[in-house]
Amino acid sequence: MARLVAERADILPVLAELFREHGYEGASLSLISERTGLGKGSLYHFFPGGKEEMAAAVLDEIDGWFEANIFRPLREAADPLAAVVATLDATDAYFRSGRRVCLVGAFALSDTRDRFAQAISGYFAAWRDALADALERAGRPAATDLAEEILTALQGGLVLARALDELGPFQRSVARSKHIARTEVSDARWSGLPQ
Amino acid sequence: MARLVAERADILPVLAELFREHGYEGASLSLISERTGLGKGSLYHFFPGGKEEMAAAVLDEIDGWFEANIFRPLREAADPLAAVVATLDATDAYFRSGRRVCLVGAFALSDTRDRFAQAISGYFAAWRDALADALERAGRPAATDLAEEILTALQGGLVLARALDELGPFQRSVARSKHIARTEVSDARWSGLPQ
DNA sequence: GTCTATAGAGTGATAGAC
DNA sequence: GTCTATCACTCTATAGAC
Repeated sequence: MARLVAERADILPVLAELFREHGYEGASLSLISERTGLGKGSLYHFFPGGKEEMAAAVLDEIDGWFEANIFRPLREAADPLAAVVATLDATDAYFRSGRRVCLVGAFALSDTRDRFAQAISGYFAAWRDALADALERAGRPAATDLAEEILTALQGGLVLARALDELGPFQRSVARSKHIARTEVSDARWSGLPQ
Repeated sequence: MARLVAERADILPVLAELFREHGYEGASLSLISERTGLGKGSLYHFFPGGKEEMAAAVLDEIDGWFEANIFRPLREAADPLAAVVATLDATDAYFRSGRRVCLVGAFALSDTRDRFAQAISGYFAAWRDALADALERAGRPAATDLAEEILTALQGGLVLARALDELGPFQRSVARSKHIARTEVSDARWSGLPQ
């Protein structure tokens, strides 16, 4: 046999789902071996750095997906407001309306944060900045605060959806985010917030 | 030796901090033994159910603290709006302005969620309902949605604060929550949100 | 002696590295 | 698949308060 396909890129989605379901520590090599159908030897061939390199590769792939499907559209869209709404729909689909957790957010709350600190902060900073760029071009004041509020709502929605085992909190966060993006803020909503 | 004080209640805060810092899987018994200064014999004397019972006891203590310092004040305050603001300040202090993660939220995102599902969902449901009760008595429409938005903002703020390694996102979530609670909503902010 | 709090060697299972 | 380290956990032994 041998040479039965298998590229690094083929197993990354499986690894991502494993880390999402079981966390970094909970995704054991034997589980990974079983679910990828690859022996430990093959895994160490693809990822000489072991589990840490697997997780780093997964974070990198996630960042690549968001860059292509969320961040760049936000930065480059001719109609920035439409792009915000469209990428919120894409985000909703990506997280399966709250059934799927955000691996980067979960890593941020665990003790694996320090290990992947740069990838984690880079992901959220890029998302926030791309959102702020689109909102700014749409003429929204305090665009960075708005972007942060949207990210906060999405991540908090994922936490509550998992915690309460109902999709509502995340779905309402997505809807609220669209509303925030579309609304011309006239009251003192943003005054007095600490910087 | 022996008989050197030590009660279950004395080591719960240490256990809580360990689970917060290292997660459920990352907090090994040897680490727990080292940080509590207790041998395995003592630990299993206090917690015959082992690590799972330790985590359950920690979740229970957290729930007790929030019941006494957050949920009950929200339900029983004569001035419900002042109670919302006061408990938001207490929440800010509890999470040390974003330096400390929410153990319940972190558990909700990890694969330990299923093990402690009831404690996790109970905690968030109680918080949401107590907040909604206060907001309702303060005359706010859609009080449950408002309560959910506040919880979402707080949890999302903790995620972003940890991810970006800056306190701003959580602090702004607290400030935004106060503003949400205080504002008489006149626009169609809540219309069209999925239930 | 009984009970409670303690310590820690020793158990099998399983982890990640290679 | 083999390796060693470490995991959660068990068990025996102890000291002191009653």
